[in-house]
Amino acid sequence: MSHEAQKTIARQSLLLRSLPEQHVETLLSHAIWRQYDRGETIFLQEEEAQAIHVVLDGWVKLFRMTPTGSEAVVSVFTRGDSFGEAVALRNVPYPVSAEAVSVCDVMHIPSPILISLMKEDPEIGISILAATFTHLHSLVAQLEQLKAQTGAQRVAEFLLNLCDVEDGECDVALPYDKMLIAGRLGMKPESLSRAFSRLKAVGVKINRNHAQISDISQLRDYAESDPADNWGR
Amino acid sequence: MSHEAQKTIARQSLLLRSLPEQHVETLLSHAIWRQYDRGETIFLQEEEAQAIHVVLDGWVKLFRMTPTGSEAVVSVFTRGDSFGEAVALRNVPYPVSAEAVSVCDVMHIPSPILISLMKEDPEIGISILAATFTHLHSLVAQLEQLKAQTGAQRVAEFLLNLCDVEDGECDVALPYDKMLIAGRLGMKPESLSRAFSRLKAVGVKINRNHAQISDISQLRDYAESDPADNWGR
DNA sequence: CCCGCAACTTGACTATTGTCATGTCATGGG
DNA sequence: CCCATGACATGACAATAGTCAAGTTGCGGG
Repeated sequence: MSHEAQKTIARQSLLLRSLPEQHVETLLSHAIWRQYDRGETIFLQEEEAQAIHVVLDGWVKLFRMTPTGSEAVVSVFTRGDSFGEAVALRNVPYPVSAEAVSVCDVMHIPSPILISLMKEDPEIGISILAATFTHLHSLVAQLEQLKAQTGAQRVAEFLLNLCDVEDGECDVALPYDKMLIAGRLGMKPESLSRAFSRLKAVGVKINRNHAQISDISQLRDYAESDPADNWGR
Repeated sequence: MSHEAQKTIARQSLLLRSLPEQHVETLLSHAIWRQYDRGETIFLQEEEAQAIHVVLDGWVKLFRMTPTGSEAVVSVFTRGDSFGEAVALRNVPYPVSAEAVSVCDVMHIPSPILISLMKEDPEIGISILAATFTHLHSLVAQLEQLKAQTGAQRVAEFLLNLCDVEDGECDVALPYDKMLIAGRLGMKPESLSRAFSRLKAVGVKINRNHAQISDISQLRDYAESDPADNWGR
């Protein structure tokens, strides 16, 4: 992925999308750009937060180590998502660890840069704040709407988000373990399996960690249709 | 409810809870305090936003009028919730109308006051922003956890939030239509009915819009228990 | 006072999902 | 090369919650 394409993604992130051009440039010019390998650690629990992170490509998971030694995944982020804002703005230690699940590009905005920019021009704070409240309310709405969709539909949307193209057919690699996907979509691995089998009917073939979509429009129709309409299957 | 008690609630709201004392005082001294009757309009769709609203007591609903003339409830807010932040910070017209569902106390913080305070001291923006991101992530976590609770458990938590006391027995009035409660808890009215019948087993009696809880601790235990543990009912 | 409407309850049925158990398959260690 | 392990698929079953339909109740208008 080109640096320019990465910048485009970065501009769409919650943090930057409402900022005036000149400030976006300032932040981008101070940002640190890094690629991580699969499994590489981005930061560890208890480390002091010094930056806000924006995922440009690939997948990142936040997790905690449980007393028994197994890990509990807190959340999974992907292209365009930012994380660590609250912690960075407050200069406190991370409550979780972050690791690259796939190869991924992450942009780090040093928090001192953002904070000094905000102190210099309070408008920045106001516009980020307004964008955040909007995001917060849309999130609530989305999550309420999630209950109106079946598991298979959520999986369909997940697949659509993985595709870059708008139409026709598309092959995508599932970026990580199906168990992790299931967690992200709020279902058990078994239910994910069943959701995949259902999607066969709308032209989706799953082979290992690879999905083949024969017709994106058809899949989109399915994802957005009223569950009731699909009952007469 | 005394004015002092109202101030305590206001201080706990998302907007104020992270602010330094002096700024909270400034905002509180400029705030407008009003009581609304059941059914009274707080603001109308298309009106220009001039304040951020904090519910101190009672219930407020946001809704849109559909083309057919019926109303679609967007969300319901209660004690400690604030709304209209994004709209007020951007000075754009309201996309929804707000109405008091029960008698309620609402504090209005004029947005020009907050904005000028933020311009004067950018730290304010930073601390509100940090609090907002924290809230945003906890919301996501909460909503994911919702899927781990049955409808009856969500209703139990809803009732517990209505009680002021910590222990023993308690009578509360249901603040509004059961249809509205069902919407707020993400279930159909029928499911709410059935959830209420289940709660009979843990000492809850429903009569009209009035709930009688015989033992709050028992209800809390039920709400927080693992659904699997209640299967052997 | 009665009627009708709307909210609410209840019952029957169905779809979805979680749980448990089992089976398959690929991978890596011995 | 074989087998143990873990990821994944699948079937059987149970529980939850949505849908549809039919009743019940309370309230306001006529």
